[in-house]
Amino acid sequence: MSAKHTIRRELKHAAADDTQRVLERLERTCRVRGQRVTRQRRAVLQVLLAEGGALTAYELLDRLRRSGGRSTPAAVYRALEFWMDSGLVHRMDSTRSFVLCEHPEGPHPGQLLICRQCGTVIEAEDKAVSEAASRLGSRLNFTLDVGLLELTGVCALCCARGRRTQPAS
Amino acid sequence: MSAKHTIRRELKHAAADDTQRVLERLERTCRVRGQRVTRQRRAVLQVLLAEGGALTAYELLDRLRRSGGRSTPAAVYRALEFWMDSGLVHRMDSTRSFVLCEHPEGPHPGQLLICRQCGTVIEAEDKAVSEAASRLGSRLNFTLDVGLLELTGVCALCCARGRRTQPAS
DNA sequence: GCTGCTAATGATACATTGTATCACTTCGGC
DNA sequence: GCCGAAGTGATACAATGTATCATTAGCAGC
Ligand SMILES: [Zn+2]
Ligand SMILES: [Zn+2]
Ligand SMILES: [Zn+2]
Ligand SMILES: [Zn+2]
Repeated sequence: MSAKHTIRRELKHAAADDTQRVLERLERTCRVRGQRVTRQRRAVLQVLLAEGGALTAYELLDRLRRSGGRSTPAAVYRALEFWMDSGLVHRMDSTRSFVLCEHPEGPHPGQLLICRQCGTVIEAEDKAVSEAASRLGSRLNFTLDVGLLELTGVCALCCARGRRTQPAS
Repeated sequence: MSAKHTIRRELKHAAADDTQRVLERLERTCRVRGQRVTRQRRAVLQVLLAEGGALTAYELLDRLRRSGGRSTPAAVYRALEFWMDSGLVHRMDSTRSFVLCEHPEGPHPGQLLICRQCGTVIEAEDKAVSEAASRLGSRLNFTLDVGLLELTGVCALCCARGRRTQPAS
């Protein structure tokens, strides 16, 4: 509830909402938690909100610079680290890119389904998967971290597109 | 069976066996498949066999150079790509490192359990996990690739070590 | 054995991705 | 206003991965 829950609702409807207002509320919320939402951090989150999908650090940097900013790689990585620590952004190892969390309530198990054609990312929280993984861990005496599994594949849209041009593989 | 099955058995006992002989047999087996096992490729596989764990591309390059070779990054990556295509080596995105496959029978679903303390990697083929993932895929209309999931955590050994120095967290 | 084709290599340079350092600034609390 | 911690900017650098292209090695057919 409260702080984190508010953020979640903000993000969920960000695309359809006035981004500026959402960010202002985010800022207030984070300050309550004792965190500072600075210009750099706000800018980075803003770009990710506007993009609506995953971006690599340097794509993000490009966007920032094209909007008149004078960011540097270090600044971008610092802001991303901040939002990751806050649980609002995930990093995908397989694509070296960053994406807004769809369930930003701190560290959580889950899965990221990544389309290797169009880059779309869907975040899921499938109990069956995380429990199977955790059981595997205990079977092999491994204390697994709570983490996001990255599953790659082809999304429904791309799959349909592919089928039209190359039917019945 | 046959070719691939032979390779698997070779690898399984490589550490306890004479590495040179294993590699010679591997070479014969690959040639039957129409693949060339060249000096570079053999060297890379040899380093991974000797190491017995995961190595980054540049760690591998170091080992090769220290053994008198004059390898380059490109050569190492080419050899690694070859072995990955052959299914004998996996790349771990989360650590940017490469490790011998323990079940080298072509592409296979499975899981890599990676200890973030000591780097140990265990390869598992847990049906429950892969099936749960695949069910999640179909539920979300995602055609998932057959791939290895990377699970990070702390292995039994490191866990025990940690507990001695920092009991009852 | 030669010839000629293809795969692989070596060498070089470059591209991408991520960090370290340190002087300086900003912000919140007193 | 002053202080200390957190954040920034600038610069340089480290780590990871590719492109290119001339040369060489392996193999097939003669
Ligand atoms: Zn999330
Ligand atoms: Zn897609
Ligand atoms: Zn494997
Ligand atoms: Zn360990």
